[in-house]
Amino acid sequence: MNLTIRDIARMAGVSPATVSKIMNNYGGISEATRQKVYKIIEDTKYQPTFSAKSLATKKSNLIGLIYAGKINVDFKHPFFNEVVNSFKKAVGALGYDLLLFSNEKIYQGESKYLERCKHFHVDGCLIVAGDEIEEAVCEIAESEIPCIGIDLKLEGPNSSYIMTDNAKIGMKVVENLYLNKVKKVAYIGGKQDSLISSIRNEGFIDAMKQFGLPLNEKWIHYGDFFEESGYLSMKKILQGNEWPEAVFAASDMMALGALKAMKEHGVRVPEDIQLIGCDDIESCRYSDPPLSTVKQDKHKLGKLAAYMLDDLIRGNVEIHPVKVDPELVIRSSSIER
Amino acid sequence: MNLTIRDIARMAGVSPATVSKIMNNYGGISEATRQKVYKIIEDTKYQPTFSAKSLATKKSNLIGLIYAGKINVDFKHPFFNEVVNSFKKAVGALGYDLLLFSNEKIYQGESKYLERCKHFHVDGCLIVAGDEIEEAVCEIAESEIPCIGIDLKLEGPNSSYIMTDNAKIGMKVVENLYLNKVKKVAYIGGKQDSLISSIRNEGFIDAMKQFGLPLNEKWIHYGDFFEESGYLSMKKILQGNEWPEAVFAASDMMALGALKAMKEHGVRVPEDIQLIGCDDIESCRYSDPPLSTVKQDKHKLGKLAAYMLDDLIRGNVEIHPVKVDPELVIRSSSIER
DNA sequence: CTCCTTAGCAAAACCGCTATCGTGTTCTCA
DNA sequence: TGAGAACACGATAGCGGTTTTGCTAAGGAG
Repeated sequence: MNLTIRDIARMAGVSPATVSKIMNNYGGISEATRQKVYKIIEDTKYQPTFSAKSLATKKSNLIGLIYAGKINVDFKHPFFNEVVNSFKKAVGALGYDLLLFSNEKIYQGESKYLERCKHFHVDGCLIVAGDEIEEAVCEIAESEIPCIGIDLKLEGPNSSYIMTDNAKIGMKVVENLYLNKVKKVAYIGGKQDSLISSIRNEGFIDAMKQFGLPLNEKWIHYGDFFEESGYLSMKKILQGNEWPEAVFAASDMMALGALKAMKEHGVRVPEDIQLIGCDDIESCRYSDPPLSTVKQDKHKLGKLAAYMLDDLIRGNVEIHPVKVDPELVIRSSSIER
Repeated sequence: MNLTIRDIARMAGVSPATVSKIMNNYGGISEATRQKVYKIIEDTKYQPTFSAKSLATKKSNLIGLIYAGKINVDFKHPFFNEVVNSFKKAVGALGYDLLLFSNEKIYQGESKYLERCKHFHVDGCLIVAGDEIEEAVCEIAESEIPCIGIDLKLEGPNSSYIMTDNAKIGMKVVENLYLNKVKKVAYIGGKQDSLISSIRNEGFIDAMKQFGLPLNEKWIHYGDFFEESGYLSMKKILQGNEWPEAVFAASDMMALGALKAMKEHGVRVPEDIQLIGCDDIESCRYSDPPLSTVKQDKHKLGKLAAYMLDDLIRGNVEIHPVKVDPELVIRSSSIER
């Protein structure tokens, strides 16, 4: 069996309370006994038992990780993965481990996130969401448990959120195209009912208006962020009697689908039509030609989320929602004059 | 504050012990009181506190997830991600949650995995590894804690492992090429010092020998599984005075790199040279042409790992290492006559 | 009708750690 | 020199479960 605090205390000839105080840097301990006990702790590599400590303190140094929404947002998602990865690193450096809630049982109505957070005494939660969020997620945001949401508006007494400034994305793209003298631009957006994509849609429309560029209805289509929908939208655009000079898709997946359609039609990219995607997922670099895109700074998003959550947990700061600037990445599917 | 088992007991007019027995299906309880208590549990949505239960039972229903190896094997890895995702689902259905150990050095010293496993009372561990494994990983495999390794030979009293039958991969490819009358095949393998890639390398060599195909030294190169190395290897191959009819790369990333080199040389794929990769990562489908590859059944790997680990935890089965068959997926970068 | 078995439950110790509070020792200073 | 303050540390009562032990009453056998 493992050593307990009592064993350490006995070895050092002090009380368990003293050992506890030393391990938690409480003070009120003489330097001499401190040294003595510390040596034993190091020699024996003693580590306090998590569950006992957690039971006594009601803290856990654990952060719950929730992939919410009914869509398949999990380990396979190229964008959220990178964000969570960066979050994991940052939060690890702060001394937390991550608890991954399996969302299997939840759909069978068995266990709510909030209950399980309390059950585990998690110190805080990171909530990653694709589309609509379930009731169970609201429940936890409204509780006292500190939460940070990524790509969803999470509001509550101890909650906040962070996302890319999606409204700026359209402007970045349109501005770049405008500077390169292209004015006829088509748009493939995401579902209107999703928060992120509706913000992107508006951003694009606004930017076009701001530069006084024409909004041709035949060139505006809405998909579902996945490849197939981009492919189908592009088909329709190409069937029209006039082609745009450039296409901007609100997700890289859709852009990749559009690219496929263009190739089937013998369209040369970027000579005949330029193409710009959004998100900067891995596959952008392997397409032919490599896809220009608007990059979301996933690393920064994750790290910021970590620090914000830590502040929330420590309770020493009032946290406001944060928006991170997107960045245009020009590869070969668009032209930089 | 949350309800405790004592609160439930008081409400039901029984002792805490009785409530505990009912919650854990112990028997020795009359149907009448059972019903009575159960109703209260349901009404109040009572959930026992994890840390208290864990402290008393020394169990946790938690599975530790360790991304080992010094290379960047984490959320960003396209192959392991899918495996872990499938694992997560299967294990969630079995009632476990996942504890993600951050591999940062969080506690003052370098914290060992084993210590932390004990600290959290994890029931078992899934260890995912890229290349070399650290000492700390061996330590935990040699302990009593049940462990399943993926893509690494994990041996110990309560440990086992699972991986694709990498030795068969070469045979699948060479056989297919042979049936399509291509005999001159080049190979881009992985590092010799990595377990997985050395198995793949041998498998390829053996298969070539078995079909009596020539092994041209100029057509055999070794990279590091990443894109750049595939690109460079292919360059060398194309600089030779004779070209192969097909190239087989031991990872999709390298195949994608090779594809880039071929395009730069104006090589038509698959008309001039066929190309086959390995792993079936997402990007295969978006390359031009889409990449033929040898698919690892990531879903099966993850699910099997979950069931094996569960068996190991329950202690009712002796678990032997498992190898999962790879499967050839023909897309457009190779020809099926 | 008595004795013994057994089912059904309560009491209490315990898991390992923290936190409050009290006691004994030393230090300070009038 | 003695009183009070400051300091170091120990004793102990939880935290919220589980589990062993043992008591009580009902049921069955003789």
